[in-house]
Amino acid sequence: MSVAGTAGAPRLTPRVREIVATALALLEEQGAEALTMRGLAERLGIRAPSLYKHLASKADLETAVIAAGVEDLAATLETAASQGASEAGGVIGGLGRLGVAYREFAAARPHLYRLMNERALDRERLPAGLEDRAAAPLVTAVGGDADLARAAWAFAHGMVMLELNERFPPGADVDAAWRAGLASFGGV
Amino acid sequence: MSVAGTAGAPRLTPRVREIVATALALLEEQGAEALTMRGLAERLGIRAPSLYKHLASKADLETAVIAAGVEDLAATLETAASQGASEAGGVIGGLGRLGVAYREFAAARPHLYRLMNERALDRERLPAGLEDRAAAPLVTAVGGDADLARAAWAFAHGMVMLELNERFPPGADVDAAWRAGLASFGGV
DNA sequence: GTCTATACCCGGATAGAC
DNA sequence: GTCTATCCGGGTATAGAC
Repeated sequence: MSVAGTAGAPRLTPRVREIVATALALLEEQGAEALTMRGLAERLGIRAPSLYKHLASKADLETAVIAAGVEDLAATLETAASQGASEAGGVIGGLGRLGVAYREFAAARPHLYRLMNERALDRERLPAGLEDRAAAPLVTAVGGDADLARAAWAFAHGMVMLELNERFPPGADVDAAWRAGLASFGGV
Repeated sequence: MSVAGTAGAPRLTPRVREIVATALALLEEQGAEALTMRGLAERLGIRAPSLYKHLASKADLETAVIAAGVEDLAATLETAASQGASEAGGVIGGLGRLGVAYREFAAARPHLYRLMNERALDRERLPAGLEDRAAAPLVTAVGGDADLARAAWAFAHGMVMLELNERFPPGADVDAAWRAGLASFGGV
């Protein structure tokens, strides 16, 4: 959706990859508050200050975790988009399938989804083209209209966050709201 | 949008009201990181521990600030909804006017909007019926369909957050995305 | 009932030795 | 690359002065 990455991700040594993978696991299992430099170090069998030999800051670590998450999300959406109309009772179109995949990703990895989306993106440290990759299936699904794609993305993101934050009142039919929104964007 | 508040807000003493108002000002002026118990106390001319004579915790303080914010938002949306078709070049419908008002609220008070929406709502400590008040104009604007209203809310919230978090790429036409989304929900 | 000083714990980060 | 020691800032419990 962006034109091009400005810089590209720094190369990661195997050790850094291991640290990032451990951080991702810690985040997904125990949430953002559990992702501390001390906790991460303990899980790696070292002391917190040692982490700073591999990463400049906690923000740096989070950026790397986010990049891994966006990779996963892009792959998930690409897979969902590539699954043709061969589904049982395939009444939903491409946009519907993408919506379901997006929602399932967030539901399965809520802490990661939050981290990925709650702050400004550090595009400098994201692999070049990754954002475009993640956005492409949606742009295709709405027929190439970038503005409409952004609106549909906002709808999905809003639904996910309102659901994660328990913003809908107890009796709300969240499935019906998803359906109503996807239908509004032409996803029937 | 909820059926009814479960408890209702606790009565606030004048001193607590003053503290909350100061916290709100601090938040809006300097952001969430600046909203510390020490910083708040300093602005009030007291020491941080003294705050705990008035409030049980920082979470308590935030809940009170959030309640004040939701009050303001509800009032803003009610005003927007009540402004009839008497506008210059009134091409946008009720939903469009609400969308604009919602977007402007968030743009004018981004730190407050974030605080209001980034975590789970503590409904127990929110004034009874306040959520319903804030939601009512939107439900009316979409013709009484609660599911569609939730979808439209999700769209607006998603747009606001993606915009605040600089999620759209540099060249994106955010106004056009708003228009496309509002049009999809029937707000033309 | 209001405020203070003191102190504890936690989390990010740095300095410098091995 | 890892350690120990250490600093800083922030939430908050405690005890007590007025």
